[in-house]
Amino acid sequence: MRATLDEFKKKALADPEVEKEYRKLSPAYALRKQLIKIRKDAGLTQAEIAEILKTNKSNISRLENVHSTISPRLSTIEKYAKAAGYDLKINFVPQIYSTPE
Amino acid sequence: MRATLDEFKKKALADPEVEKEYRKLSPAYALRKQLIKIRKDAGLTQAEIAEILKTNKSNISRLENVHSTISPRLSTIEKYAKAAGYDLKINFVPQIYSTPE
DNA sequence: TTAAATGTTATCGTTTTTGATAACTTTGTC
DNA sequence: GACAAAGTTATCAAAAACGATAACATTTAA
Repeated sequence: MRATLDEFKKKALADPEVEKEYRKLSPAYALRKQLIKIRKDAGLTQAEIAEILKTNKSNISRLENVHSTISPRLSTIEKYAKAAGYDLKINFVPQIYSTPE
Repeated sequence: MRATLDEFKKKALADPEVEKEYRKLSPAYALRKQLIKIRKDAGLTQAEIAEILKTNKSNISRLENVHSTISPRLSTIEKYAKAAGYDLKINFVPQIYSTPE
């Protein structure tokens, strides 16, 4: 059962469309979407926020990009948020029950 | 004015007591306090949560410790939270106006 | 007050993020 | 379509986090 389900999942994710939808569910994806949102709300381009942060636009792209595999430092997110005029608020909420995967 | 104020701040922070109080205001400090709280609420010791995360208690101490200068990865915080039975929620709130420093 | 449990600190090797640069792709406007 | 602006990708070196181990300090309970 387990083996078969894992197998199914693996095959399903091989489909780019399925993979794309699946990725949207991850917390990392949600964060990147938020990053992009606050930057745009601040009326900034990647190049502009990069300049405020004294770094390069390519690094901003890497930070925001969905396909990025990095898990940024908290300080990186914090600085980025500040540059866009936001503060970071972190909360811990008790886990929701769910059927295992 | 600026120079004098900076000077005053520097001297004040030289006092361990003042420095201690000042540190409490930082976001990093707040995070560490939250980490400790959710671990204790879960009834875990540093050694126990370390085992769940397949790492060592010394690393957990470094993560939680007030004097720690590290800015952890988001994934590190996420894993730690999960081990304690919590999910991470990140929010961006518009900055509050305040008198400069 | 002693012993055990819990937490801290220091160090070092490994892994990962970050900065910088350059070339490339996509999007929007004329 | 042509051009510029905006965003992406690849690569490399530097900086920082992380894992592991060991010794030390603090707290708790008997």
